[in-house]
This record gives sequence, C-alpha cells and structure tokens, in this order.
Amino acid sequence: MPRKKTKKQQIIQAAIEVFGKKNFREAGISEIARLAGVADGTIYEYFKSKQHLFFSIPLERTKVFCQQLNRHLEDSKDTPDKIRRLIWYYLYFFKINPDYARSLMLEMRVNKDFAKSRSSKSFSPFMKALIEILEQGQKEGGVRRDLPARLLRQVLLGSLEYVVTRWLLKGEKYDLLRDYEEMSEAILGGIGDHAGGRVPGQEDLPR
Amino acid sequence: MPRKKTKKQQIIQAAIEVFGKKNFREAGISEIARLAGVADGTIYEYFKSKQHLFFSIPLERTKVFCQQLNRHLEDSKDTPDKIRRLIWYYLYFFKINPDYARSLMLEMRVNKDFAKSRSSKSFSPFMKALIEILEQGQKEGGVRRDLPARLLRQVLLGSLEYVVTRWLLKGEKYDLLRDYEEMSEAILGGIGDHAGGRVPGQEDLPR
Amino acid sequence: MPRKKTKKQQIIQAAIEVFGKKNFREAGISEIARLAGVADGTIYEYFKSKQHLFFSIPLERTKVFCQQLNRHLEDSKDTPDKIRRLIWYYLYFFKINPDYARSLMLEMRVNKDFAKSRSSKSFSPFMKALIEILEQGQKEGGVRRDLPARLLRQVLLGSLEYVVTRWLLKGEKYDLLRDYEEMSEAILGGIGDHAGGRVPGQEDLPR
Amino acid sequence: MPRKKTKKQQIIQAAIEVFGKKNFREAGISEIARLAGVADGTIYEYFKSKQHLFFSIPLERTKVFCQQLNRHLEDSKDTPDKIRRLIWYYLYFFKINPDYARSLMLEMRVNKDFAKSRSSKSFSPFMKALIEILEQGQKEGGVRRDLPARLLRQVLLGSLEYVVTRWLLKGEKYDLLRDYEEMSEAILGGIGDHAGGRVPGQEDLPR
DNA sequence: CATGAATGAGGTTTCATTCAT
DNA sequence: AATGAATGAAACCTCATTCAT
Repeated sequence: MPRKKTKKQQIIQAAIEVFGKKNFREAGISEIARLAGVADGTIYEYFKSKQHLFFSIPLERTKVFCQQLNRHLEDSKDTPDKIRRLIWYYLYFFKINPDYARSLMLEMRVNKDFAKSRSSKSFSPFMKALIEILEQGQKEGGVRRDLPARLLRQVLLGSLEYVVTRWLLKGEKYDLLRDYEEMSEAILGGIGDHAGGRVPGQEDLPR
Repeated sequence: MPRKKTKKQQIIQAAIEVFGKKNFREAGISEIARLAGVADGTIYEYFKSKQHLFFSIPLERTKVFCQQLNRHLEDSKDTPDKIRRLIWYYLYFFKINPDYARSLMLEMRVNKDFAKSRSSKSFSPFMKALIEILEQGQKEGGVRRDLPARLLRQVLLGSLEYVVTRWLLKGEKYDLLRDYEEMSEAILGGIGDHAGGRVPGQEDLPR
Repeated sequence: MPRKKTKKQQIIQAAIEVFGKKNFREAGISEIARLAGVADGTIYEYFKSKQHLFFSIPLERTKVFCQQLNRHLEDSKDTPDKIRRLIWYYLYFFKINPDYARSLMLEMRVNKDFAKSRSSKSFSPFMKALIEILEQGQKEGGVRRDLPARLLRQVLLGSLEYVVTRWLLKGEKYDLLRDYEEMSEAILGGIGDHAGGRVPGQEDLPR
Repeated sequence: MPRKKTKKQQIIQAAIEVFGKKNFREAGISEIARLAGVADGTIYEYFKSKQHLFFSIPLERTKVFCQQLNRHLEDSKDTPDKIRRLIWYYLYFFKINPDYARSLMLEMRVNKDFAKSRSSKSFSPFMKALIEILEQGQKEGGVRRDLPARLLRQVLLGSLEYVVTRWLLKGEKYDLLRDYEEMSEAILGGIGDHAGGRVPGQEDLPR
C-alpha cells in the first residue's frame, strides 16, 4: 500500500486534471508539472513527449473501467440483460468522468496517432469482451445470428459514442443517463435476435 | 457555364484539399493561398480567419450532399428502402470525398466551437430530413413506433459516423462500402418495426 | 462660397477627425475614406501616402490658428500684454481642438520625418511672429535684452508645449487654462526685462 | 566585480541600442536578441512583451541619472548654482546618451501607455527632487516665492525637454551644451526671485 | 478622375523540449 | 533522478498601396 504515489502517478494524475479542462493544445506542460509538484524537465524523464503523456491516460483509466464494468455485469441473468447493464455502465462512467470523457471522445478517439499508439491497444480487452458477450448471446439466444458480432458491436459502440459526444458538445447540460432506457431498446432492437426477420425491399439494393 | 469559378470558390476548394491532408493547425494559410492561386491576404477578404475558412467548408459541401441524396432517394419504394439508400449514399459520399471526410469527422465533429458555429447549422436540413423519413416510416410502417424518431436517428447516425471514423483512422485502406449490406441490416434491425418486440429481461433494469 | 467642399477638403476633414481619435498607426485609410465618402484609392489621387495626408493636417489648421491669434493680439497695449494674450490663446486653441492637439503634440512634434517635411514649414510664420514680438519687446521694453530672442522663445514654447502635453497624457481631465495666470507670470518672469539682473553664482559654471 | 553582466542587463543594453536607432515598431525583437547574444524566446523570460522591454529601459537609466546628478549637485554653493548645475548635467546626460534620449524624448514621453506604466513612476524621485530644490530656494532665497514650485518646475522642464527634442529632431548636429549658459540665464530669469516684480499689464487679462 | 479588389511583406510570441549542472 | 533556464521554429493576419477597369 503505497501511501505516497510514485512520481509517475503524480504526473498522470495531474495530466488527467489538466487535459480534462483544456484541450491538448491549450494544456501546458508547465501547468501539469506545477500541479504534479515537479519540474517541467522531470516529466520528460517519464514520458517521451507531451503526446505520450496524453496518450498514457487511458492506460490507467481503461483498467478501472473494465474492472468496474465486469463487477457490474457479474450477476446478469442473460445476454440482453448484460448488454443493458453494459450500456448503463458505459454512460454512467462517462457521466462521472467528464474530464476523461472530453479527452477521450473529442481528442483521442479522432486522432490518427492515437489510433496507432500502444495506448489505444488498452481498449482491446474491452473490445474483445464486447465480441464475446455478443457471440455468447448468439449462441445462447438473445442476439441475432445472421450478422457478425463485429458489426453488431459497431452499432452498439457507434450509438454510445454518438450519445456521449453530443452530450459533451452541448456542454454536459443534461443527464447523460436521461435516455438510457429507450437507447437500450433502440440498440437492442438492432442486435437482438427478434430482429433480422425479413425486411421488405432488401433484395434490390441501390446502384 | 462558369469555366472559372469565383475566387471564393477557388479558395474553398483549396482549403478542402489542404485541410484534408493536414489537420487544422498543421495546415497553413500560405499553402491554401498558393493552391488557390491568390495572395495570402486575399483569403482574408473572404473569410474573417483561418477558422472561419475552415468552418465554411461544410456550408458548401452539405448542400451538394443533400441535393444528391434527395435525388438518390427519389424513387425509393418504401421507408426501409429509403433508409438503405440513405446509408448507401452516406457511405458513398464520404468514400469519394475522403479529404472532406477527414476534416468533418476527425476535426469539426468534435470541435465545440464548430458546434456553436453558424456553419454547423447547415446540417439541420439533413437532420430534419432524417426525422421526417423515420416518422414517415413510423406512420406507413417499416419503422418501429415504440421509440421517438430522435433516438432512432441516434442509432442510425452513430453507427454511420462510427464506421466512417474507423475507416479514416485505419488509413482508408479498405472499401468503405464493404460492409454496406450487413450494416444496413444491423441498423434497420434496430429501428425496424419488427424490432421492439418483447426482449427478455427488460423488466429489471440495473440499479 | 463653395457650398460643397472639394474632394480634397473632404478628405482632410475626415483625416482630422480620425487621426484625432486614434494615433497614426491605429487610424486606417479605409476609415478615413469611408468618412470622407470616397474610395480608398481616391485618397491616393490627392495624397502620396498616409503620412503625407497626416502631415497635411497642420497646413490648414495652422492658418486658422495664426489668423485667430493675430485677431486676438490686435489691441494689446504692450508686449507683456501681447505675450499674455498669446499664451492664453495658445492654451485656449488646444483646449478647444483636443483632436488636433493629440496629433500635433504627441505625434508630429516628435517625428523626424515631420520635422523634415514641407508641412512643418507651416509653423514658420508663427515662429517668426514670436521672434518679432519678442524683439519688439526688447526694443520697446518689457522683454529682457541680454539674451537672444531665439532663446526666450525656447522658454516660452517649451513651457507651453510641456503644459499641453502633460494635459493630453493625463487624459484632458482638467481645464487646460487652469494655471494660465500663474503660468504667464512664470514665463514672463523668465523673459521679462526685470529678469536677467545679477544672479548669484553665475561666474563659476560647473565643470 | 561583475565582469559579465546578467542576462537581463545584456538584453536591456541591447534594447537601448536598437530602440535608439530605430523607432519602436521598426525595431525588431530578433535584432535585439542577436545583439544581446540570446535567443528570441529568452527575452520573453525576462520581459512580458516588446513594450514591457521598451518601457523597462528608463527603470535602469533613471537610477544612474539620479545618482550622478546628485553627485554633481553635491557641492553647489546655493540654489541658483544648484539649478545651473542641474541644467548642465541634464543636457550633458542626453548629449552622451543620444540613443536613450531618442527613445525617451521622441517616444516614451508622448506615449499614453507609458504615462500609465509603472516605469514612468521611476521619474518621480527626480520630479520630487526638483520640487525640493525649488522650495529650498524659495526658503533660502534665489527662487521666487510668488508662484508654486510645481509651476516653476514646468518652466524648467519644459524648456529643457524642448531644447533636447529640437536637438534630436535636427539630427544632433550641434553641441547640445552650446547654449547652456544663456539657457540657464533664461530659465533662471523665469524662476529666480528677482523676477515676479510688477509686470505691466497684468491686471487686465484677456477675455 | 474614381474605384476597390487584390496584394504580400513583415514580425511578435508561444511553449514543448533539451541539457548542463 | 531532477532541475529549469534557455532555446528557436513557425505562422496568422493587417493594411497601406497599386492598378486594371
């Protein structure tokens, strides 16, 4: 039990705070250093560059997210329930971590360098877990079998990211969980196994 | 028959190209001016600032997008068909306008200033059209009636933006229309009127 | 009686107004043009440059100043009276022409280019008139004879310019004529013929 | 024995030189930096802006001026002698510091921002010293008592500033101390206690 | 004479990063 | 490991002036 955090942790903690309030450009190394109680140069002992420091943030946060998510899904009774709980926790997590939400959704998520970075790999467990849940649902029932889990995940994540992003852009003025129930139904509607029945007009695709 | 475009159009065209290759801060006014064949100062005759120029891009592009989209939807036979065509055209448009796609999806869409700008209002017609299509589908059949059109639109747009964004981040290495058919089914699954039937477990929401 | 002024006069008039509110750099040709009701380019039909236009202002104002000054001095009964009236009118003129005062005192008076310009010659009549008044005083009595008029003029003008300049820098918040009477006495003390008596210590100059 | 000055002093020294040759806007930070042997950015470690640097110049120079002036006045035998020495030293100082003279007289002295700046306060000791000298003279004799010292100071300073300013504007082509003796007499004439006797015509002021 | 669209040079300032101590 | 003084590149924008009409 390290009562006093390591210097590296101090820096990361300061970075989360500063990058949460300002965007990447506006945030300054000096401000982070001051908040962390170290000299500017010290940051470069632990991180190659400002961007590396920035991209290090999810490394820690993602772990916390996944742990708590797992605990939250533990006693789900079936896959739809699990997905509903996942949606709920996803929204809840960003609701209580708006600083991180801003960095992640408005900056990292659309950054090519981030996409190529080691840090973005920290989402893999979550992405894989999603696939597993969906595939389990396809096996056990509750999730449509006519489409690859990868596509269903796109609908699920796309919808969620969209909702969080709009909320951030609007200044976080309303409750992010506001539409949780209906959102769940809309998403589950798309990936549930009742869907995928014959839909009129699908034979003649445009062009 | 305007062989030579107006100076303002020349500038916008150059801006789309340059902002498409580099991000907002990497792109330089001088480069845009050179490409447009005008002096740096001339740009400021037409646009108040670099950001105003940047934000002006969608103003033009959105019009073209809507016009062509409408033509494309003209002879849809029913709402699901219309939605499929819309999805197809949406992906097709960004496939053939990758420069614009990069600016719009990776920069403007996550920019708070843009969200507040006049320019972002140019999407309203499209957003309204989407609602109308969905509501028409709710009336005529083909779109589930148990959820507000606004939420269904979130699923639709979220999924599409997600797909385009991932494609851009991966370097546009595959065909954006690759998964069109299955994407359509996944999305339509979520908003079609066959969905929304009883889904197991929806009675006990988490928390 | 020209009801409508010539275009050149319109421009000068506008220039006085604009240069009076803003300093040389801040004042813009376009603003002057707008105020004069002409196109930017038209100004260059009448003035070689912004600076030439600026320097043209005293050409007109100085005439008015001299005319009114002369009228004011007409029925002075002796030279000290004349000098007092001159001091009074000098301060009065800048008090009611603060715009012009700012341009003249804070910009032109310390500008090397102006000093070399044709325009600065327009002060010659005034400078000569001062010498004449002082020399007349030396002849007729009332002005000390032991010093060249040129030096007495330095004391007179230096004191007046100092007073006006300080007034402008302090924001013209008090009445410029406030100290007129005492100022007059102080200045007249220095150049009057009662002065110049033996002053102790003048034999051994420093160094 | 500080052979090598501090970095801040190096910069100030370079600034005096550069601002002395060119006016404020013509002078470039890069040129100052080069002359001082530092990087452009280093200047901003010590001065908030170009203007702050400019306005910092008198802070140092004024101290030197006052110190040397005091030494120069030390063994004056009476107030008129003291004033003569002061006039002499004032002119001498600007004669041997023409760079500083140009900045101070032609730019700062007529700059409203400077008048409001902290830097302009550095003249206060000198201004106060002047008042004290004059008031001492009023007590001990040698300075007329019928006018407030503040007004006598205006005549003194106005005359001196006028002389230095004209000298600068004429290109410093003659010896600034040329007219020192007669100038002294003219000024002392105005403030000496032999002055202020009855001057004809003072009863009927104009207007 | 008049226009006004187009020009294009020019410079302050920031701040991530380095490196001698 | 830690420091923090020093670095220096990089670019937006203004606006007086021009000149084709």
